[in-house]
Amino acid sequence: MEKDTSTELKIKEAATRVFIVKGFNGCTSREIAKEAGMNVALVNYYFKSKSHLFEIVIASVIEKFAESLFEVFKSELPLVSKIRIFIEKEYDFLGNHPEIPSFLINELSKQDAHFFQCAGFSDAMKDAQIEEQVKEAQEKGEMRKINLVNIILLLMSNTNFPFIARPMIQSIHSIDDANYKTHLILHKQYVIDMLINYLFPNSKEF
Amino acid sequence: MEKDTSTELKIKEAATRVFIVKGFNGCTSREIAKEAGMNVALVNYYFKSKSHLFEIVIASVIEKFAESLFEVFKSELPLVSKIRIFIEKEYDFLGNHPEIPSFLINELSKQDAHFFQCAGFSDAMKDAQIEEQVKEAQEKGEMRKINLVNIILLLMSNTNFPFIARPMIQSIHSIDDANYKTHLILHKQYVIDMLINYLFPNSKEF
DNA sequence: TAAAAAATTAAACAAGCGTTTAAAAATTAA
DNA sequence: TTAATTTTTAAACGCTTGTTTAATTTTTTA
Repeated sequence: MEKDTSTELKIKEAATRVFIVKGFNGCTSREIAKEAGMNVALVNYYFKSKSHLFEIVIASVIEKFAESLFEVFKSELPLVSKIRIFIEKEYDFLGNHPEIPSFLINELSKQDAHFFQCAGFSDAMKDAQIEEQVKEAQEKGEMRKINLVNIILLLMSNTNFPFIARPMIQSIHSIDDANYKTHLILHKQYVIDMLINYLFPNSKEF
Repeated sequence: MEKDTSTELKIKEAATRVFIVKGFNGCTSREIAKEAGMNVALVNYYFKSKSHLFEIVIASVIEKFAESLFEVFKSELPLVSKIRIFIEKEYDFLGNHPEIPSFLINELSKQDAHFFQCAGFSDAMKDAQIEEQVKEAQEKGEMRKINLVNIILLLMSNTNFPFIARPMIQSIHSIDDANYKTHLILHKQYVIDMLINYLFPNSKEF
């Protein structure tokens, strides 16, 4: 009986680290094993193949990412405050895990990736009842009447892109890591102001 | 003497197509040769290695992308109009080349990618004198006083992300290609309104 | 303690990789 | 036309890949 799962867990954690940074095609089974301090054969002993291990890793990353995304919507605050806090929390989360959005977007763009149904995302959104909250705020006239897809796009564009495109933007403007972080701190407030002003035209929040 | 470069060109074009969709690690030399209808050895006959071919391809993609980005800023319109037209042109360009931003961001994120200095970008920006135009508009009090880096981030976030994250967003909301395109058309106008209203608080453009 | 089961290892596997070779074919030069 | 040069080809190169094997060590069971 497998009571000691420490080896299995170490491999999964090592694989998560390596996959997120290098992608599925950018790393090898041996690299994952080495990162975990284990023998190569153990990767396929606990997870039957590299692909299978990858499916497990990406599912758990999606879950973690979605959970962080929509957690704040479960609270009892007014929607306008939730969105402000959402943006703040996203910048915090992405500051600590800046590679996750690129990783997910990359791997979900692969032709053969339609298996990962992003179930974690849809579930988290339904769980947080975001659609209902938006509809209510729009009917009350508090919120601009645009589709939920466009709202999510506005939120994710302005929170995720600055982390996704960081290497490119730094290269374009020839600025170093510290300098970019300074811009990011300012950017968070710009995004909050701009989005709340656009989504809640009559709001007195600021 | 190499007068007939049709083989060389076919290989470069095929490589561009394959690299953009699959990335450097996601494809093989044989795949590129097959796409071009050529023998594998010809890839290394005209371009000395897969890596070298890739460097040539990515440099020309950067140039094409940057050119499209900053073209409008060379005209004689007021800045607020340029930014509206920039967003419109970006949505057009990305509608035709939706894979380019993901490709560039991906490959420029690789650890060993610091060689591609994104020279094309910096040159195109200097050529268009964007920094000077922004400074002038800000001193006149027409434009909100925020750093150029943040302005570029706002523009690129809201134009590029909807194309970069398309597979993920479609998966989250369970919507098909046609449906997503409808949202994109609406989104373009939302983004124009939101950004111009934020960047030019006193503008009468709309 | 002794047998059974599980975990770990080193080694090998066929397949695919980027790249090179050396010969054949096509083109150019004279 | 004939020789020199360039282009194209099929085949092979060593190496790395994901995966499997069979033996060994460790742990569990009874």
